[in-house]
Amino acid sequence: MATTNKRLARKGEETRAAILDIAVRQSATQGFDALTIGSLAALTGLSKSGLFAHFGSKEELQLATLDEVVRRFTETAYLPSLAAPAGAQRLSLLFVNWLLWTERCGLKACPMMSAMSEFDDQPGPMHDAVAQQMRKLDREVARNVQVAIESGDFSGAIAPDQFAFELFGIIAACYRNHSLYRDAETGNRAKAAFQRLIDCARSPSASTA
Amino acid sequence: MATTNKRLARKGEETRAAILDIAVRQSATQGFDALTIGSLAALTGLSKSGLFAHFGSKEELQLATLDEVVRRFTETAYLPSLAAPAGAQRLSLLFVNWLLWTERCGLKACPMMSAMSEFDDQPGPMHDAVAQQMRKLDREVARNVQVAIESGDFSGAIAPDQFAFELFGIIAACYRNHSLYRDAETGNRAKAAFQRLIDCARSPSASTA
DNA sequence: GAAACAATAGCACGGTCGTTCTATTATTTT
DNA sequence: AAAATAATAGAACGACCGTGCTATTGTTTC
Repeated sequence: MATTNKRLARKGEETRAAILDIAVRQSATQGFDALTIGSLAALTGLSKSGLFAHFGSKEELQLATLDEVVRRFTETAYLPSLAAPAGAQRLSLLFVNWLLWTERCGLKACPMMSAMSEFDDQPGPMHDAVAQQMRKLDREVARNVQVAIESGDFSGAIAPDQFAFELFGIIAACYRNHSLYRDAETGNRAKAAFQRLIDCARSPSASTA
Repeated sequence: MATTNKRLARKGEETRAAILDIAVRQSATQGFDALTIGSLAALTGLSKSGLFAHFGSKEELQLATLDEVVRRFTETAYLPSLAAPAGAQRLSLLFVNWLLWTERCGLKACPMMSAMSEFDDQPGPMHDAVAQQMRKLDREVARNVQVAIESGDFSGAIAPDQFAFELFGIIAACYRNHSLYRDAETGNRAKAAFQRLIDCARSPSASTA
């Protein structure tokens, strides 16, 4: 059916992908509000209207960029973690992948963190999309904690939801130290915090006396 | 010297304070980039140029707003924590004050968190100011951990800097859950996480085997 | 009350924003 | 190759942006 190669993708899908690639990179450091039609057009070499036609509105552009971010996170961090058996081992693998995924994707910051802080207090489709994705990840964490408890690896002293809450805290602190302080020790601090979390989850007695 | 009352403040300082009050409120939910001259002028009832004259540039307006945010945090969270003796007790008090200060100030979100995520990857005066303030707070935390270790309350299993790192993580996770999920359990999760942090800091053995 | 000054308003500027409309090209299909 | 269609460009719009300039008003000082 095709002349040179068998790609079904029409030409436009290629440029759309190219746009989103730049948009993802841009969103990481500048935020989603900085995804302006004009600047992206300049960066891609397209005209404003040419770029605009691919999305129909700025909000659709932001949603598409978020989708692409999630796709890359899934590909780079989540799916590889499935190599480990569900439970404590998978949690550890997911944690290190989560810490490293932006670097592996060639990003200088985490677009999901940008999206969160930009839309957490702004009702609308972007807020809902971000919240939904973060919840999905939280549930995945909690599910594995549950498995670890049932298998006896964890004692249940830390509830699954509490574990997910604290795990996110470690990641958030890590990105702050990295971006705001340019602290070289950041990775080690995150690992130490995670180790402490795991240790407390294992030992039968952990919290309030 | 004065006619009716002895305030030294010229009239302009009152309006400047009124502007900053609205600016702080605005920055909490909309971010510092949303502190536009036009919108603030509309909210205060001033003209654009009238408002502009108080600051001279948007960046100065942002810096002034950040100053005011820090002033309120200091007044609402930091200074009250000095009521407790330095060390573990002051840390606990600082923690709860830190959790509650935005609510006590009538804010619906934390402007410092907004500032952090907006400027962490954006070099300039705002980045530096935010980083400096956060570091100051981190150091204050670490200093109290050090005191707790020296007094025997803490075992030293968690280094002062590590403690500060993790404490910030708890706060960050807390604001996320509150703003993004509207989770009613958020406060309890934060308290549980802090309790676990304190427990680990007390017990002589905590981390890696 | 007059003079000096601080505080604010009004207006205009160039620039960018998101978006729409209408051409004009590329690409795909026949 | 011709016809059909997808992809892109160009120009224009109203709105808002930050920022200067020049009045004008209000407040403080003498």
